[in-house]
Amino acid sequence: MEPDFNDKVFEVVKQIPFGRVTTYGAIARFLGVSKSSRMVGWALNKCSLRGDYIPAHRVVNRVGLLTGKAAFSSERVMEELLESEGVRIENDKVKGFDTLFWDPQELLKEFE
DNA sequence: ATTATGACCTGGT
DNA sequence: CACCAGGCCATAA
Repeated sequence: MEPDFNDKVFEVVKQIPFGRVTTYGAIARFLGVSKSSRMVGWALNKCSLRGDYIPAHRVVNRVGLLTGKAAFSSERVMEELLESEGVRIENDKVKGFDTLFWDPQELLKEFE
């Protein structure tokens, strides 16, 4: 399996700062496939098959909803991981999501 | 090839 | 942000 979109997603996800979160759409846009935001989620779904550790719990949908919790070992794992990073979860949604949101575009600022 | 489904997004209400 | 309708694209049957 050669490097592809899938790997780029993991690269970005691994760059997400501690205690911050991002969205599938943001990653999709960053990779230039804003129309294929669903594929980002699909890639993360296969993250378990990858050797590297992927903090997929830091990736939520556009409203901060933990839509991917079901794909984890246990649905509580995602919440606990986020809570352990200082992210409050309320009704399966990230509290203060607009503040914790981290856009992949921030990576490009390092090169300015 | 066609239909259905999904860790989604946008836009309108 | 709550709810609804339409759209995008890869995978599975």
